[in-house]
Amino acid sequence: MRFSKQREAVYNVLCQTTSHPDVAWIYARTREIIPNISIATVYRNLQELLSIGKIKKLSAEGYAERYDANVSDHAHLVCSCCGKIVDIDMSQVDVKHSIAGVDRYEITFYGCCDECRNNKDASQNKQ
Amino acid sequence: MRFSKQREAVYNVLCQTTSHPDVAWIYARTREIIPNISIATVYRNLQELLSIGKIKKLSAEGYAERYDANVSDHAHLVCSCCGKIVDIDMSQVDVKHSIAGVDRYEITFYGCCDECRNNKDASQNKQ
DNA sequence: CTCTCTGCAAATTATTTGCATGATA
DNA sequence: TATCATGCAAATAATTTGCAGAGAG
Repeated sequence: MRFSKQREAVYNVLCQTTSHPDVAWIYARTREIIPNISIATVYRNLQELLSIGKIKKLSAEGYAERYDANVSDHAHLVCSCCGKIVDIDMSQVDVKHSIAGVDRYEITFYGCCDECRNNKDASQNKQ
Repeated sequence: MRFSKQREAVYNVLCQTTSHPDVAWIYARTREIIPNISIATVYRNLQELLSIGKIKKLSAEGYAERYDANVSDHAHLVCSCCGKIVDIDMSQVDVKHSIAGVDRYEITFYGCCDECRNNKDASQNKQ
């Protein structure tokens, strides 16, 4: 694989966020760096980066496919209040199983993120 | 919501399989029952059934959205050999976590299903 | 110089919607 | 008979592909 500034731009954009963005967002941000980059190039480079393991793709039930430059082992919390996807360190999670043939797993939590819970508490205290 | 044979057919098709099919498959099978059913009706009924909780939608990284009539709490194993998605009973899984605000989680295992592992063993024994 | 990568536009594929008609309660 | 659901076709969204030319090594 050859070096191309387009591929680097796509990768850097993804590295600079923890928001697990979708293709449209990545495309918009990358255009700020390379104004004439094409959406096809963004798709192609995301596939490339995925195939060499530099990024991950993630599917959260009911949301569009999103991408993540954090390839370390971690879980996600999908916030049902604000829709955000928050990284969860595996030190907070303990999974045991007795299933043969498994080499890895993905775990996604659904609930309310810290931020939203804090906002709720704040508004309750006012009353 | 009213009774319609189209909705019943979509639901029955999904109940009669554990293969977590995608919309195209569900549509094809439903046409065997109601030959002139439209794909739009299939989509609309899947949404309906989803919203009343009679079915689940599942996203496995890199695969199209699939549907499942098994709404009980269970996990999935995505087989990296044959692509099949196999149900895993939660009695085989133990998850502990210290994350606030969580009300449920989805866990997906990746690896090789029983069937594929058996086939591998069989072909090794031959040699 | 060679071969990969790009931009563009067109082609696919997936999903949703508008609307007149048909079916259910 | 009052709605709700359907089929059809067209609209929209998401993703992929073909191809001629540009860029990397």
